[in-house]
Amino acid sequence: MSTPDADLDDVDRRLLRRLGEDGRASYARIGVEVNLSATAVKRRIDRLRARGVVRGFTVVLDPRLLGWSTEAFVEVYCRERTSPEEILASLRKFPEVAAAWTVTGDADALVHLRASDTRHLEDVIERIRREPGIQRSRSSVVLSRLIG
Amino acid sequence: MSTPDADLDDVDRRLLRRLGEDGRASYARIGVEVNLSATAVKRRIDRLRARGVVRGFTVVLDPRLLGWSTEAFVEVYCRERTSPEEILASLRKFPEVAAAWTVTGDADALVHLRASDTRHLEDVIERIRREPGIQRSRSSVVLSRLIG
DNA sequence: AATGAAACTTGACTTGC
DNA sequence: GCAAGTCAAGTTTCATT
Repeated sequence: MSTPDADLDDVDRRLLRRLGEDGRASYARIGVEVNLSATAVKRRIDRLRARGVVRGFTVVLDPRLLGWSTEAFVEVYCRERTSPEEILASLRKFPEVAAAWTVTGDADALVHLRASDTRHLEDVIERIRREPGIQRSRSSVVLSRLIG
Repeated sequence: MSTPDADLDDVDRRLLRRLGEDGRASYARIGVEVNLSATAVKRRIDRLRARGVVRGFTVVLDPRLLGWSTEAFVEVYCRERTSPEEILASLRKFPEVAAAWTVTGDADALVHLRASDTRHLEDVIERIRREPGIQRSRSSVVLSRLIG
């Protein structure tokens, strides 16, 4: 088990902040901003990746412009011995997955989906159910957003 | 208020899915997977960015290592004839409610809670349960955030 | 920390629908 | 005109020293 903030030094933090702003920034450019050579920046990021602090990189989409206004929460039940990493690997494939958590209780994971309409939603849920390691699911379609 | 998938074609969608998996994937590599030249891929991404569909790129960090608070999802079951407005009025009182939705299915609402620790979480859930109009609840504590 | 080869990015120009 | 392809110059990545 890792302790919060592990051994991130100040350079790591500045570097991660920069990557948070632009996940595609080149190592060279980041290096200029944190006073490090591009090579040193790459080594640090590789190390953060290996330590699990950095899980990966992704694109930030505007859900409204995608027209995906139909939402649902899906409780996912996995087969025995399905690790969170495997669940993540399965869910990553779907751009409709807006968020996902592993949880305590009956289900193993809770998935927040965004789709264009109920047809699209149904389709995604079908495809998620067919992922290896995933046994069944239980869905709740969002009627309205109250808070948040 | 229907915003159908704007003018995203199938190539755009595959391209965005790929970027979702790896926001630092090179244009060349994406191109191989969607059968386009690297230049064409870049032009599409630039266009999606200009249209606001793509907001940017970011690094995905492990929340455990960043000192995030304890979270839970609570399904709330109401008494008959409890309106969404009444549910909202009840939930509004709690600053621990990060988000809330009315949903289809067994439960009436789904509530996303953020607390400092499990003790705090327990306390909030207790207080929500005592709200008039709310009958019972079913909680899942978040173990880890996978996506989002 | 520096080098160099391979890969990537990016703009200008060309082709084809 | 619009979107894709080709080419070439300039950068960046990455293994090695």
